[in-house]
Amino acid sequence: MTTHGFDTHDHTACVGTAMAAAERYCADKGLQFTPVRRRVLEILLGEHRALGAYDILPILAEEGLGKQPPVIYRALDFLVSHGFVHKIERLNAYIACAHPGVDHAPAFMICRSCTRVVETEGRTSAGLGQIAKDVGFDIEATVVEAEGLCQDCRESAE
Amino acid sequence: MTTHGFDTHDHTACVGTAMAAAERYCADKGLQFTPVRRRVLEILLGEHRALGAYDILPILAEEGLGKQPPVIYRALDFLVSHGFVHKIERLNAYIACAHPGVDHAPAFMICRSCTRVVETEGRTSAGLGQIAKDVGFDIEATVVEAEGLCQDCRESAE
DNA sequence: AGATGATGTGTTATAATATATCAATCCCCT
DNA sequence: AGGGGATTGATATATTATAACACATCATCT
Repeated sequence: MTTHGFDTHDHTACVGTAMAAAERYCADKGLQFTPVRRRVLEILLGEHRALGAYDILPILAEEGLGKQPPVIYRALDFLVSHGFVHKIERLNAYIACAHPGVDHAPAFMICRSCTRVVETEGRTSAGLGQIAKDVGFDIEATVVEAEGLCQDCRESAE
Repeated sequence: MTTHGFDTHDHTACVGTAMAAAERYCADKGLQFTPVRRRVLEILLGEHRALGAYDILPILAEEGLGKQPPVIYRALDFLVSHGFVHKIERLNAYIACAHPGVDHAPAFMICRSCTRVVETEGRTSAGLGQIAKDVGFDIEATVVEAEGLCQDCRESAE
């Protein structure tokens, strides 16, 4: 299985594929996919949750990859600016992109109970684009996040 | 004029109307529209920009309404939870609601140059709702924000 | 009036998130 | 080999937000 929803899938493959894609992208563009950047992406791919910068930092510290905040923020900046990682503004946290390489305006569903996050693809906010056009606003970036309960958590809460 | 776009309008009236609406809503619901809460809403209505909590706090301090962070965060919590104010997650800042009293899932356009923020109404992210339904996700709150350049700023940048 | 509970405020302290700055190093290109 | 840009190391600090507890106010019940 390869879906990225609130369900199971072949996770090892999903991590490997995404790492390979990032690797190739960086090689093509002449970007440095350094150990810190690589490891941060790997850590984020290992979860389908958003992690805070300060959740990741101690892992890096253990591995001798840096222990000061700038280390993780610089790596995250790189990964976000190249689309490998998205920031979940609602949570001040970061999550690996589920559709790497594809140009997209992502939207997220965040379960407040199990903290899993699903990235959806496609034009989820076309209406906003139309309004922007009407008022002459030029959209450069969008944040679309929905918070709520996933099916599993809703059922187990009954 | 009474629009809330990137244009001019009768601002005094717009503040007065919104304050009166909040007043009435609180009276109806038996909520305490205390001096701090009232003043914070008034300050936010005075701008069509999002203000940070620490932009507002010194104003309260000058007026003897409290000088510690909890004062402003408590007021903002109240105003946000009753829909008088929205938080702009992208900016960690707060803005007065442009459509008080109306049940809505707001969306915002944030000009990164002049920092003005426009709240749009209507179903800007219906697509997200459909996807949520498909995967059994129950949406409780949404964040929809677009960052970019408003028409004025785009023109003056030429 | 006095007891009680719910709500809001005052205050201290601290947590959580993020950036500025500057020096040192690495990497690629010529 | 040397120059220039990108990356990292390290210190310090800025910014945003909350925990915890004492006190005040007000409505209600008795």
